[in-house]
Amino acid sequence: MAVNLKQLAELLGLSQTTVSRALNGYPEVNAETRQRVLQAVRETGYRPNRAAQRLATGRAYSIGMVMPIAPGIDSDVHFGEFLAGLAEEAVKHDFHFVLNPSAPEDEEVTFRRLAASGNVDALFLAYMRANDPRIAMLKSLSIPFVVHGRSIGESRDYPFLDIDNTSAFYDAARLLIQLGHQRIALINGPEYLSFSIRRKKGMLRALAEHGLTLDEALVEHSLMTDEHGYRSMQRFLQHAQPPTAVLCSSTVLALGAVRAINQAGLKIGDDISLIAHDDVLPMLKPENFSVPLTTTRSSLRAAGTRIATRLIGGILKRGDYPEQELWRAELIVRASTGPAPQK
Amino acid sequence: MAVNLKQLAELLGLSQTTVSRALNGYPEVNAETRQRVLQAVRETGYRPNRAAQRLATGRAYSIGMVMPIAPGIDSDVHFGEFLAGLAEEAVKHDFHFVLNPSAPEDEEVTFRRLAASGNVDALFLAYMRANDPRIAMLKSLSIPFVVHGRSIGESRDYPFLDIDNTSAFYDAARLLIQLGHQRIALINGPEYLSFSIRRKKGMLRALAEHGLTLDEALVEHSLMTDEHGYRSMQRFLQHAQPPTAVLCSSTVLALGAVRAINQAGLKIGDDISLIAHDDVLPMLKPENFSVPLTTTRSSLRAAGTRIATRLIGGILKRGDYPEQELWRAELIVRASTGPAPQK
DNA sequence: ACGGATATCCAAAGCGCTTTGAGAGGAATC
DNA sequence: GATTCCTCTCAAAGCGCTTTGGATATCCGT
Repeated sequence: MAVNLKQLAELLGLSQTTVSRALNGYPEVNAETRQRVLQAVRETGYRPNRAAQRLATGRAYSIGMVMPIAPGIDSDVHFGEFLAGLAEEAVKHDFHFVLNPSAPEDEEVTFRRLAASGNVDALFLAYMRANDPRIAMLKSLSIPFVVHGRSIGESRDYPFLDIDNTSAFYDAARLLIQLGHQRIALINGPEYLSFSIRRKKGMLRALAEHGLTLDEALVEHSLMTDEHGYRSMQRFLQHAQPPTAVLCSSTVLALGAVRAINQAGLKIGDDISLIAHDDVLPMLKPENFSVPLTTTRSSLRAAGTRIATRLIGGILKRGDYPEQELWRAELIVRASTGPAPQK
Repeated sequence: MAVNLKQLAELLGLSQTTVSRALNGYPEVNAETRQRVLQAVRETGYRPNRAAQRLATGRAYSIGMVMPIAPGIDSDVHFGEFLAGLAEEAVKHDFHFVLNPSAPEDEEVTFRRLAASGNVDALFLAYMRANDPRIAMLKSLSIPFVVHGRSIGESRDYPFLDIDNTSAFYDAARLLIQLGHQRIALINGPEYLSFSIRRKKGMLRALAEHGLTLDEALVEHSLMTDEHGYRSMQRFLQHAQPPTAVLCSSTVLALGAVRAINQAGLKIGDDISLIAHDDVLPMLKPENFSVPLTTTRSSLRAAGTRIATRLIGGILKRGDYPEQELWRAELIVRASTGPAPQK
């Protein structure tokens, strides 16, 4: 049923060499011949055999992933969403995954083994921390990689895709301040992750510019679950001087926070304002909250897709992608933000 | 650095054929010779080139997975845990994954494409529903597969690994009845999934055997999140005749349920008893609850590992695994169950 | 002592692709 | 008209493994 190169070449009355070159975009083949080849491919449904390509080129056509088995990571909604984006793109190019579950303490060994195995052409790294040692390690491994996120305090010369977390939360905080809010709380992700650090930093900068400070009693760091959002918000509301506005690092956290606010009988956007970061999880849309949420938006799935594109493009030496990308999150105002209540 | 078969054969003064046979367990090789070969492998660190094996054997050495992109599935804690088990085993045998994200409506096409691509040797299927049409489809595709879970109402002649959900919840309910409980509630997983159906059935059977019935107002079906556990429990407690015991389909649900119970000022194991199904999620151990939970236990990760083993064993034609396995969950009694309160 | 098993091993032919090194033909140069 | 230079194409050599179809040597009974 399935034709191979040889048959295709015979069919066309050309040599395998020429057909192969035509397909792989080499210059030394007549434009007209190339068209004939492409036409024949369409008609026969020819698909090159990946195993043969792997063997001939020495490329693995697959990307490696160390899947962290640690609380609050693999189990995370956000992980699935990102992975979906990554896989969606990979499958288009017929790339495989090598998923390598690993406890944090074994990660280095796992990475080394993966790189040495020859089973992957590139690696991907996420959940960046400040001074993340994995970056230096990967550099020393001489295998291409792309980082999702950025470290802090490390040299900047490594390929990454990150969103501008600092600006996102700077913008969000500034909006709240402009609306007259003075006591603003923060429900953030885990303290050691770099995105959390940057978001807090952005918020601090906005406050400082207006002569305000952040009350550490109004800051919570945790896994980004509904549960934690709920508890954190409850704690804030029990404070002697509760905040009039909150920033949440995820719509999942916001879900819990909203619940606590409602339970306390407060009105969102009125008694208390809320801005959440929106990773565009299809199952949790900020516009569908009973009071639609003001958000800083950046699609996690799109980031996955983009990283796959860059990784694969790099391997195939197609296209030319920037080594470092910093996506700006959009600040989208909906009904959950309003002027600070007058006392 | 890395040696190949040819070099290894030269080193040993044997032919490639013999070395290959020695490694792949063929009978026509002297036991002593085989030992020499294995020794040399150990010394040189020889690893067969997978790409070459793929090409020579026509096997893909990889397993395909359709990753559902639907609310409450991929995003689930349980998914990550299962996948970790699967991947852990796969990586040992140097197997790859082809992850294929797909919306439910495109699943059939995705499966067909995957099977036809020759990129996978076997498929894996989960999230079974009653009368699940995917089973008949996969059978028609003539590619090996293993189902995690079982359908209901379908013919039984397909390979699966499931836990005995009916018995698990039968046992749990019976224990509660023996403790004097008469009004028992159920916080279950999504209504359309077969494990939910079976768990409910098991519970019903135990009740019926003791002349009891299930009040449908005491049954909730939902995604297995903390949030839903909380809400469901709250609803039950507001009932005119609240239950004296609850069954939860997951420790994640139980987390929320416990919160609601505490909030209502009730004592677990005293005012109200609780039994949860425990998938052995490392981040959420029933023994660490403030009142340790009585559970029906069966490790999800172990199931993933086992399915990978069967899948890979089947592909390599090694070992002989049962086509159908039904694991019995253990009923482990801890402090969350006690005699029904006397009124 | 001889034909025929039996036990071990080997040479060589693929698997389906990429890529090197060269050749054929025509256009451009002198 | 001879020489050089492109442009386009091809034959053939791998990539590293598995597997077919012998070959060789050993051992058996008769």
